[in-house]
Amino acid sequence: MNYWLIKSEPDAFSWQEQIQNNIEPWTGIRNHQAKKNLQSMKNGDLTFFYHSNVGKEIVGIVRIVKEAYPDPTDPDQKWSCVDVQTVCSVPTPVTLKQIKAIPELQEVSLIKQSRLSVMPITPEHWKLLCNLGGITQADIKK
DNA sequence: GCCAACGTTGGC
DNA sequence: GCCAACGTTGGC
Repeated sequence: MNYWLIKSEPDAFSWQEQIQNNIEPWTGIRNHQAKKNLQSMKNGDLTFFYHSNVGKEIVGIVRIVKEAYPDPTDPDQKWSCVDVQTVCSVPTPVTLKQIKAIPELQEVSLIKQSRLSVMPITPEHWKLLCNLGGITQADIKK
């Protein structure tokens, strides 16, 4: 089981839309490192859903339900996408400001590589972030 | 293969 | 709106 974080600008695709759609193809990734991360995702992996630009906070958790396949929005089919399914909302969204204030979280890619839109999260960081957000084991087990 | 110019992302 | 941090493009 691996953990990840994906970013979305709420103006383009928000958490509310993710909840409504339930299962959503995560398309449009056009960065090699992000693509590599997409291709490392396995069915069942859990992923934080982060609102960039507006909000700047972790607002939800989704699960990988379809592993990497060619992005249908790419005419050349050389980029990849995955399908994600809504798992739960984060009761108290974890803001970037909070994350930056916690010494243990200075190594997360969200801070170190601010432009990367798909990134791995270590199990330790995952637990810490879940605690901050008020997520319990029961919330992510279904 | 180097590097300047330009474009994009995302925080502030 | 500005700017830092990247990524990409194209001339040489």
